[in-house]
Amino acid sequence: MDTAKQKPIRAEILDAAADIIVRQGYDACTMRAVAALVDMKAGSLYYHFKSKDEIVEEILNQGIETLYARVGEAIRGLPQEAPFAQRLSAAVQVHVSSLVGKDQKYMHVYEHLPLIIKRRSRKMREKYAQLWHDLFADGVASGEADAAHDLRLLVPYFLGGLNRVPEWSRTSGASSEQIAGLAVATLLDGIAGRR
Amino acid sequence: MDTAKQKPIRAEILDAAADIIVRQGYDACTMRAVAALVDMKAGSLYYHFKSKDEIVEEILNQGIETLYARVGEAIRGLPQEAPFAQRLSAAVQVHVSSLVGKDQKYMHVYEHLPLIIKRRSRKMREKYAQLWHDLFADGVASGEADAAHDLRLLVPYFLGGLNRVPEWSRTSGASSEQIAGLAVATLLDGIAGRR
Amino acid sequence: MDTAKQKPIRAEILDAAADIIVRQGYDACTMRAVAALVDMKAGSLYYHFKSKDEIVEEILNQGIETLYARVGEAIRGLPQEAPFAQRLSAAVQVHVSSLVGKDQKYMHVYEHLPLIIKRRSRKMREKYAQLWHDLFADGVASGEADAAHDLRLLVPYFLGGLNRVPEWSRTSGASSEQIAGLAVATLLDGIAGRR
Amino acid sequence: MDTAKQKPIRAEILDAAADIIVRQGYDACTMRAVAALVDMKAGSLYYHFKSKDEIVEEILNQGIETLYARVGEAIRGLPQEAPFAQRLSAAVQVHVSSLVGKDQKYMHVYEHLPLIIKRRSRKMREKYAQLWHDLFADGVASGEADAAHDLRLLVPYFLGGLNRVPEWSRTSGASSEQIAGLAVATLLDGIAGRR
DNA sequence: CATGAATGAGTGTTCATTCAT
DNA sequence: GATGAATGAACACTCATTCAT
Repeated sequence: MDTAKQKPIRAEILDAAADIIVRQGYDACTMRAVAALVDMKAGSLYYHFKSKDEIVEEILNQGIETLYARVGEAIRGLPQEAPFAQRLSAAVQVHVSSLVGKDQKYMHVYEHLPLIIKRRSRKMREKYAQLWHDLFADGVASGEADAAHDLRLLVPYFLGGLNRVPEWSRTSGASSEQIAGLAVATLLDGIAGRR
Repeated sequence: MDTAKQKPIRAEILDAAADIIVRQGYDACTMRAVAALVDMKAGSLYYHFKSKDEIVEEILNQGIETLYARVGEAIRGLPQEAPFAQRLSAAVQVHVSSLVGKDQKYMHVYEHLPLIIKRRSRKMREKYAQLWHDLFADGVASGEADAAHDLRLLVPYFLGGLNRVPEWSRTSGASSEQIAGLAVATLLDGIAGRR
Repeated sequence: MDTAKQKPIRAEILDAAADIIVRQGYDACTMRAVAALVDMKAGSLYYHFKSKDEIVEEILNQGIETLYARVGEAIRGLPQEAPFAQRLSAAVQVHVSSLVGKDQKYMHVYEHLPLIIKRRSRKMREKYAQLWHDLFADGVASGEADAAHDLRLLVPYFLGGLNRVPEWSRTSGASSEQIAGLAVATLLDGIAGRR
Repeated sequence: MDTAKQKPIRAEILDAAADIIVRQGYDACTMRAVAALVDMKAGSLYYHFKSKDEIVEEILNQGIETLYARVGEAIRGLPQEAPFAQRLSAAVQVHVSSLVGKDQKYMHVYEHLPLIIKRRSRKMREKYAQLWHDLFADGVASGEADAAHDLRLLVPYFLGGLNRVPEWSRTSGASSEQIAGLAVATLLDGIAGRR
């Protein structure tokens, strides 16, 4: 629904870089490769960014920040008295669809980065984890979630599973709704057979 | 069953490389760095390996192969009629402790590698996933696991969560038993509050 | 005789460039740096100068030309029959104080330039050397200076020493009068002890 | 008189670099240019030196250290009671001929370096200046040199003039003996005409 | 007059790899 | 088996310069 087709150049560069990282890995994301994708020469990128690091960092932040904003909105968009299951479901739905959504490659970038670079976005990621932690804590407080589990373990464990999604969603051909449904159902009720 | 303490040189090289990758990242793992760790010069490594890639690939495979063997053994080591919950628990226990165990650095290597290299170990990893798939399928067949879930989604989702473990086990300070327990419990029974 | 405080832009640019060269060295003197100092963008400088070289060359020439003019004036300002020692003293005084004077940065530029660029100002520098040569030749002609020395050697040797002045005047803390005095005294009478 | 024509490669590289600096200036002394002169590719230089800086620094030190050693020897080689004029003459002679000597390009390098780099060899240069300072101080102590001059000014002034020598010795065509003679004579007795 | 944006040639440096010895 | 020495291709980055607007 955008009127202007042409994005600002900064955004185009970020897009190109994210694209390469997600499709070919961080090592393939050289300044020359990025430049080629936006029809430039490598040196020209430095007019728009101070360094390669600045590019990666911005992609990284833009990714989680968007995710943080979206999931937060999804939760707050529900009525005050919405049950835990519904809140969880909404959050998972948004998280997964953001990860799988086509043009949301910014969110996939993280998993392809060398550890040394990942560490840089730790703060923002911790903020995001806190969002989920609070969601679960509310569930426990209201008795809708089992208090038996240590949330400090449960939350990263659950998110960890969710984040692996893009890696295999492509090959399995599942929709984001299916994936979100599976995650919520197994998390809430487990998979033990009911006789 | 080796008599001497000294490992064959090939193994020493693999060890050194794995060490560097896990501790300093893939980018720091140059042939010179590896050579230095085994008291050689870079060029000499080529007498033992055809290329750097061969080294990394071997580390990679050795990691999952060991994991595959161990988990397989753990399952087969149980009595034929052992209940699903017990088989699952045993498998998870071994998987997690292998990932967290200190000297099992070979298994940590994967998370540090660039995309292009990761892709190379796909075949072996699929074989490993199949092991788990079969475990779950048995559970479904015996009615001990809920047939409602598509195993093609469930298995990678579950393993995905498990594999994220080393990333946060260090900061949370949880033991591998705690982690395995949490994973099995939530998977089987969910976290929904029982009123 | 300018009415306003604001120098013409060309002069401002030269000033900025000279400033950077003297304070941070020639390598730091990029078009961007110069532009920043005069509140412009690099490209805009090309409206005022054809190239970076033109800027540097102009600074260079302006430096020696000023020196040439000043020393020439100082000599011609003396009465026709002024003794050689006095003429020499006046010339040295002006030369040294120009080099050491705080706002005379244009004269310091030379010592920071790369060989290739230095070579370009040779002509102007030879003209300046000629000024000194003539001064000495007059001294010889009148018998006030020893005819034994080849002026083709003596003049550059003497000027060479004088030009090194700024390099150590800062650390020695000597005034330009002291320095000029020393130079004239040793040149005229030598340092051999008189018993 | 050397038996082996082939110098060690390190020395060859230093030679090449010094050559370029002296003939074309520091800016022209790129790793690629140096490499070309020793029939190598730029990257290969890094097998022998850690960085470009290391090369320059070594040239710099080698230059003054040799000079320091030679001049020191020349002075100490004279009989204990040699008069000041003779000692001075010997020192100047060695200094000048070292600067002008064909294969002594290492000593010319200094004058072509950007100030920032020059500063690095300050310590060694101060040591060298001290050598001269002592020589003059001895002369003053014995009454052979005029005590009226501040040696802290005189020594750098004199050396400064001497160092400018190579710049014009080529064009003037004077021999190093002539130059040294001129320097010693004017320094000792001045140029004032004797009536 | 000035700028935003780009270019092309070049910089120092790194690294997997090769190979004669 | 191992090394010293070299290579070639790449990398991130810089800078003088150009030019349409």
